[in-house]
Amino acid sequence: MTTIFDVAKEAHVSKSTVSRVVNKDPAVNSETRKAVEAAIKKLHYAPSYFAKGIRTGETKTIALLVPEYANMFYGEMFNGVEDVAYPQGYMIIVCNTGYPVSEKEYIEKLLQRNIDGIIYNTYDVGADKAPFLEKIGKKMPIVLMDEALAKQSVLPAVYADGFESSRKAVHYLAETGCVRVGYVQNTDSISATEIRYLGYRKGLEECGLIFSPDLLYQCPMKKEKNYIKAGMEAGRYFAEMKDRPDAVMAAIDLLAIGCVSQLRKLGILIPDEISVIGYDNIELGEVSAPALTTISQPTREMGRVAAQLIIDQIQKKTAGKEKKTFEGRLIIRETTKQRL
Amino acid sequence: MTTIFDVAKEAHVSKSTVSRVVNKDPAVNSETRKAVEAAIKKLHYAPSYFAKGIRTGETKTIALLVPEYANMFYGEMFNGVEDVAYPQGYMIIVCNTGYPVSEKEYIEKLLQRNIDGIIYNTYDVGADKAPFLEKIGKKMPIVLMDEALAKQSVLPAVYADGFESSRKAVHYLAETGCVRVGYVQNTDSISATEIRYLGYRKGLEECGLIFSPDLLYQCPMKKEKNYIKAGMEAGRYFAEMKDRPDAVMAAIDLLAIGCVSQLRKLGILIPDEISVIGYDNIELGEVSAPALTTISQPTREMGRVAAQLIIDQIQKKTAGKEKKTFEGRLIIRETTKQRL
DNA sequence: CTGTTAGCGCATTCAC
DNA sequence: GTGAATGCGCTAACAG
Repeated sequence: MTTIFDVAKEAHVSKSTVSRVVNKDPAVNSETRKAVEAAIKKLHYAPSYFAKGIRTGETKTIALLVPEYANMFYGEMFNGVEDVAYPQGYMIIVCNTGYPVSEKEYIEKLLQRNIDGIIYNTYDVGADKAPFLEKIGKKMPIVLMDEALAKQSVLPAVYADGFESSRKAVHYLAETGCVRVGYVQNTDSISATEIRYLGYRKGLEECGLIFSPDLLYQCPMKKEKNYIKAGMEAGRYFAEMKDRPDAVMAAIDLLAIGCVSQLRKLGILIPDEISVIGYDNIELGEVSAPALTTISQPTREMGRVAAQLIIDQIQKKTAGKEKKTFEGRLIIRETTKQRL
Repeated sequence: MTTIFDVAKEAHVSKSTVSRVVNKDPAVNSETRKAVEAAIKKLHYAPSYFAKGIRTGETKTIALLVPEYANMFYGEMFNGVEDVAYPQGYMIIVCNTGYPVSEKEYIEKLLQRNIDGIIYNTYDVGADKAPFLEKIGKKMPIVLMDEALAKQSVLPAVYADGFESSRKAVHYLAETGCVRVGYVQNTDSISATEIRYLGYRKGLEECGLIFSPDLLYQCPMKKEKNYIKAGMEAGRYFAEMKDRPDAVMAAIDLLAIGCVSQLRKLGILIPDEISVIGYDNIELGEVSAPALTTISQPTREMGRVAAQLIIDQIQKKTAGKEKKTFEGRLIIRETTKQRL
């Protein structure tokens, strides 16, 4: 391995000068700089990651915590994070927060590794989560990407406003002439979807539409882990209702897709008899028949913004408190229509 | 920050002794060990990641290179890698090899970071890839997870045998009475699917089934990036053929699903008129109607094995040359049936 | 503008 | 079984 000392010898200068060149200190004679650069190239010198770290304290690494890997949503987010982190010299360690037991231990290990910052996603927003993260936030830059958590905390955050988006979707439904709007929710304490549901309730209220408990179908996700199948159960539920809704909103697209498929199987016309709106704008919704009306969030862009927020914190060492929210965009396709 | 020296002072011993305790050197009096451990706990001491690295040369980090993040397949693989890596103290840096331009640069950066090992996936298997990776392999443990690449290289590898699996699927089709078997392939140089295609050809040959170029539909993936839509095009192609196949195999499930959906839309009965087999066993195939017959590979398990292979290499410093292959498993569902 | 010096926190000899 | 000394490769004062 070639060290800074070898380069110094080769270029007939001191280690410090080499260090200055490597770190782009402008106060170096261009002659000497050239000589050093030549030596660096000749010897294929690259500064030792560790030795550098021991002095600067930086690993040039950001941890991205996600609750689930096998989910394209987080894949897209990852793309966004990398888009901005990699060009600035940061690499990403990905961590699974899906096992709540070990989450604190995981973060502990991250701290020991001198990670430069954490981008935090989760499904599990317990009451103790926010204080815990804020404590971590004192030691290390952190950006939250969960709406519910963000709203309980002063930490910087990036998220899509599921409340607003759902609220507006109800307004849209009301404008198209729907009056009884059902809701399909997955129960496994995914806070983001909880907030979407709240937005739906608010929308109902604002539009003067009634809500009754039977309009909410809660999928028993413990039992059925497959969202599409769960959605199909929901479809059956609404189809068999005595006083059927004329619209159904779902907390996520897969649920909506399952619901549509079951409803059609039972002979119910979509969107003529029941309008359906999903959430997330996954690819599948675009190609399923009829194409799903849904709410889209700019996942990749959100990843980008989160990464930049973290890097700003790292570099300015300011404890930013910014919260950036993104509005979901309603994408009207074939599962909704204007009623006459 | 608390250092080894603080602990030494607190426990009234020397730094060396603390180091020994931390590194579980058995040659330490149990009395002193207890004292040191107490001090460690009291002071919340954890060894400096950098200082340790500078001495041991290890980052306790494995890089997982994948060509695409937003793909559940790699998410599953990641789960497997983490399953075995994390308990042994390793964390994962994920890298995108999807931008071929920067791939070498990316690996270069990984080397500079003293990553302990690389698990390598790719879509792009050019002729120069194998030699390049073998050169890297001399400096750092590496495990290949690509069938085509593995077959050109002496490096250790873990992959599912797409050739064999496809070959066998053709046999199955032949046994159910199919004679004209079409194939849907995505063209964008994804080597794994190329090999699957070759297995199909071999199977055809072995079963005495004819092949003609019109039986192969190559999706123009440059134009249409959505696999399901691409599959729908394929469905249209086969439906409009004068001499329709009685079975179609697809290189990946999404293609197969699109194909089935289009075929049915055009009034063709699945599986009665045309049998369809996908590849990958994605969740969607299980719930789409009719449920897709497909080939499943143990992705997560493969991730586990790859991780263990890397760790073995790291720790024994042996340049393992093992290749572990997994057979795909044919999952017969509703898009194929016995013909009479 | 450049060289010298002094650690950063740890593992690893080598003595004792 | 334990301690003192050395150096890993680098950056950051401090001189000059």
